[in-house]
Amino acid sequence: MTGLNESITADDVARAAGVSRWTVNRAFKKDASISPKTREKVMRAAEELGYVPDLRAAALASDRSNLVALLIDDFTNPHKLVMLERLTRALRSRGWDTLLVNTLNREDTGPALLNASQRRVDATILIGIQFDDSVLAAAHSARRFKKLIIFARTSENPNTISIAVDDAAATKEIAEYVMTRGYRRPLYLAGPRTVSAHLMRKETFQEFWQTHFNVTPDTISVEAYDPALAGQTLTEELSGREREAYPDIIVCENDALAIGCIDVLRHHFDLQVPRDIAVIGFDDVPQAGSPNYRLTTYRQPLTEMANYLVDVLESDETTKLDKKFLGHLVTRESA
Amino acid sequence: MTGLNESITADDVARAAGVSRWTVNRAFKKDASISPKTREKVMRAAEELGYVPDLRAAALASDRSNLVALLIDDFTNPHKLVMLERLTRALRSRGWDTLLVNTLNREDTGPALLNASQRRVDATILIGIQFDDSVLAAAHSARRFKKLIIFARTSENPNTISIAVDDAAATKEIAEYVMTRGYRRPLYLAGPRTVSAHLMRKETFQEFWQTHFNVTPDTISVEAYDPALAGQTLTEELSGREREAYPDIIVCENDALAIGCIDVLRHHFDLQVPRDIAVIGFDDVPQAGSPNYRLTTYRQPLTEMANYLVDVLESDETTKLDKKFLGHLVTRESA
DNA sequence: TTGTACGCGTTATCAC
DNA sequence: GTGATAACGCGTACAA
Repeated sequence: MTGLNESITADDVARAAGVSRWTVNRAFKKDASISPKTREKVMRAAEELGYVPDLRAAALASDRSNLVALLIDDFTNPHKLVMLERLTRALRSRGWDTLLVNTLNREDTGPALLNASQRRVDATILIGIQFDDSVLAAAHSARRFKKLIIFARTSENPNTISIAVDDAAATKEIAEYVMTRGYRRPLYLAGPRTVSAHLMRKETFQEFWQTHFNVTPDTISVEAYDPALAGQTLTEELSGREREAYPDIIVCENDALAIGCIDVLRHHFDLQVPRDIAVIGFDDVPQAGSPNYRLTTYRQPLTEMANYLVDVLESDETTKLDKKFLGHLVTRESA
Repeated sequence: MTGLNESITADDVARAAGVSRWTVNRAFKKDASISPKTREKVMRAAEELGYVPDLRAAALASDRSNLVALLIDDFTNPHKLVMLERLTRALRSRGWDTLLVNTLNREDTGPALLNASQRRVDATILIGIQFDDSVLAAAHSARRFKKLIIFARTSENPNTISIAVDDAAATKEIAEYVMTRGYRRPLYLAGPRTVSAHLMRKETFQEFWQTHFNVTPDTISVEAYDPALAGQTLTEELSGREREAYPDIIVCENDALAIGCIDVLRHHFDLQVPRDIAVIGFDDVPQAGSPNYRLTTYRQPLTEMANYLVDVLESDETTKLDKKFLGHLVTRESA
């Protein structure tokens, strides 16, 4: 019923408009040298025939696809939806298309990267991937990528471009706040060890606390950035303590964990936030602002970061493009 | 530093392996007629050179891209993240790639469709798009799509393939439940009128109630599937009522709305759910199961639906492919 | 089983 | 400003 336009090509339009095929192509290029009159004529013919340039062929011929691959593995964190929105918006409004690749599981990262390279994308963006350095190394030894961008995570790998918030500065701001507000028995709740390690948030917080109070705060880690799991982990931790040994604040590596904490604090321990125990997060997910959580958290300048990412894509440089951004603390009632 | 593999092509591999280029291609095709020995030889050479077939060229030559466009406009609803995950998982595990297109705003739907068609995708999937029928009609009159699939929404448009839950059956099940549990003063909270109209959930519920109790339940609609907005709208509605005129249950078109309702019921009106007012949703988003909401809601068989979608892609049929699925009610404590 | 024209719809580049 | 030639890397059909 709807068969693809029976392949209307530039040739057809050329014939209809009485010009050459190359003129048709020029009409569709922004800065081409072509007389307004001819262009007008061509465009009218194209319109009538329903012709639109074929981007596959264009990519093949020019070796530039205006396409980037976006690799994601963790769909449980609602923050990912926000990142997807910001990224695709920035990309698309500046003429870039996005190939979304769901990295099905740990073993699939390699194949996923390969997949992207087979589509000959202009860049591959890793967002929250549980990337081994070994995977990255493999990807690079095959020299299969024009640009490999790690978004919202710093990376020490010299072959990648990392666009992220300044975690150290952010964590210090959070620690400063915790200290200033008079909290003295923080519990740091980190994410999965392998991922968390890249963030250095936990380490920064511990260092800060050590410096100022000469004690290392308690720290536990959750196996995934999942609210339910965070709640469970926290429950186990607190169940083993006397009431007096409870922390006065739980500093979470991100909002997903923080929200899970608040839920169990209220509904399992029957405690109030922040009266009994305060909670602080990271990301400022949409939920954080709801009347239910009113979470104090740190907001990354995602839009700015996404726009910078497009700058990177459009840049000819391929190195020294790493950039760290400063966000800001959003103070609400949870801490 | 990372220049794309200097364009290793099948020719290079052919030369290295001492065979013709076409033999190289065969080696990479699943069911090709080629001797195991030759294939082995070819693959080894390919491995060494770091060759992988170029999917752009393959698509151009075969007119089959194994690529689908996924158009989304509403990123505020957390359910979208779940849908994205299920869809990309089903697609990718069966060899399909996904082009994610963020329909930036109402006016951008047309350009977004065009964009997809320029990439010559094998199908375009609309998920929660505020599609005008006029837009669809336009898209089709240009006959630019092989397959146009509406996912998780029914559509009357004969040129599209709709894969959705059976809203009427689902809503009846919900209404049945509401009635059986003894609720008698339901308030129906619908989404934006234009989108909501496609769902027919509101209408179905009203009809059911009319049939059984001879009264039409109150109904209000929210301008977007946004929890905050839902809360605001509900607040306005209830503020204009006497306490005795409050509904005993709020039936929501989806979980995003339901969650917004629970939040204001608790934190603005200081009411308890379900004791004072019960709430029921639709979708079963991850949050719905949290200790905080314990939302009674309706779960669509998303995985099954996503798999069927891939069946559709792989089918030669192009019509009569619509399918409605049955989900089930997940009863928790909110109603 | 393996090899050969030819075509897919563009872009780059040069000639006019 | 406009037309023409040669890639781009692979698939299809058919021949060997």
